[in-house]
Amino acid sequence: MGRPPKFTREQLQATALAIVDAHGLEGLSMRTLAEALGTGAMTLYNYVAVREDLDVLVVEAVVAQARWDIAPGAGWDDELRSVARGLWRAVRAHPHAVPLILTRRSRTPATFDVAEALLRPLARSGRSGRALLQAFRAVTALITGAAQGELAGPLALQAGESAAATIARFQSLPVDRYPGLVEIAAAAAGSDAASEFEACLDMLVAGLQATA
Amino acid sequence: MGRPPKFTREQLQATALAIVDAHGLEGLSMRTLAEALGTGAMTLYNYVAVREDLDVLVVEAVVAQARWDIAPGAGWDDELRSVARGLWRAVRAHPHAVPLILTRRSRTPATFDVAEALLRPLARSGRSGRALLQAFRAVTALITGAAQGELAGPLALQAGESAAATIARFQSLPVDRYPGLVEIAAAAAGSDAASEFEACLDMLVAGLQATA
DNA sequence: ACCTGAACACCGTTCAAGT
DNA sequence: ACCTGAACACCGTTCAAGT
Repeated sequence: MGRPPKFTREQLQATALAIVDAHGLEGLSMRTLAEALGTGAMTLYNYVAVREDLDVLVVEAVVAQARWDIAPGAGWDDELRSVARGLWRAVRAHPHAVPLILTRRSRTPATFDVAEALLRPLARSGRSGRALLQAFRAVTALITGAAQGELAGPLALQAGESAAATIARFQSLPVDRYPGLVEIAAAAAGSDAASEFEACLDMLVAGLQATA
Repeated sequence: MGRPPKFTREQLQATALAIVDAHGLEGLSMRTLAEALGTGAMTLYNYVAVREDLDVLVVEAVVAQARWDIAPGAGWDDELRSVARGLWRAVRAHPHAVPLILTRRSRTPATFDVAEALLRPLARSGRSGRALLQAFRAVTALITGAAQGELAGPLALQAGESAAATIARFQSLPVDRYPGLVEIAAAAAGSDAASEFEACLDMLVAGLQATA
């Protein structure tokens, strides 16, 4: 007979994210989430259809934490920067979850709200239709790609390797074959993810201004 | 006593990629790869240390297929576009593998070669040091982010849903709350991934020109 | 409507043994 | 040096039964 649900979706989201933050993506399973909630694995199937939905819960929890504020009278470019930064910061606060953000599609209001908040300044820049879609694609691609940042890509840190060791490894590549890689490896030593993201954002905004 | 290896790394790469292309990421396991090679699961541990290395094999197989050619006398911007397109096409040819490309770091010559090929035109644009690093981050973020394109993000296709159905679903969102999403959903109907990538690339190149 | 334990077909990996 | 089967601790999920 009609039983009230034992958990809310928010509880599941928060608990799943806590597990990922603490133990990484591999730490999250139907069984570990159930145990953290004090119940049996099968109970979760009253809330999700398949295991992959746990990943979506994590994405929603992260995106829902995105915060930004827009200075009154700010131009569309500063408004765009604010929202983009807010999303980037939320994602970056949960490094283990980043691969899921890149990879999982979610359809909660929180996700839609962030998307709409990015679209507003882009529309203010004079874009509509296809041009608006394309600018949106470029911005989201840059944010998610940059959030992955030094996590993936050729210049990524090896698991359990110090930044200095990674840079040293690249520095020891043959300079005649990989002059560019050797050079940016040196530059990476005095760099950090946040300032790199800002610079990337500036480049894209400059491109958006040039093609508006 | 000294036995010659049964397989080459290239064989493992090609077989792993074939499995992912045919059966998706979930189809790839130590056991399925071993079976496809006609051996037992434990044999693979002579070639890889852990399961995750299978993912790296797939990434390498995909990146190694990137091809481009550079018109003689081309400007740095066209050279950059050529390489970026070449990488994007290789990635796009293996949709199931895209999440791995976004997420796994590889250190084969093929990966380094592509990175260096992107760095060459960026260096020609007059950048060095930190500016070169930042431009490189922006370009790779955009390529990988855009490759994921309509696969993730709020406008992603639902699994097993037609493009028309996805667009219809977005069109039915409340217009007063999500005017931008409703608008780009309509634009997405007459769009395709390749032309969206070209447009994104153009925007970033414009930004690179403006800040060179 | 929602909860739950037993059971099944998988999975990565350790170990010990082979050539 | 490289190959391999048995065994172990996990995993997602089906099923049948409970309230």
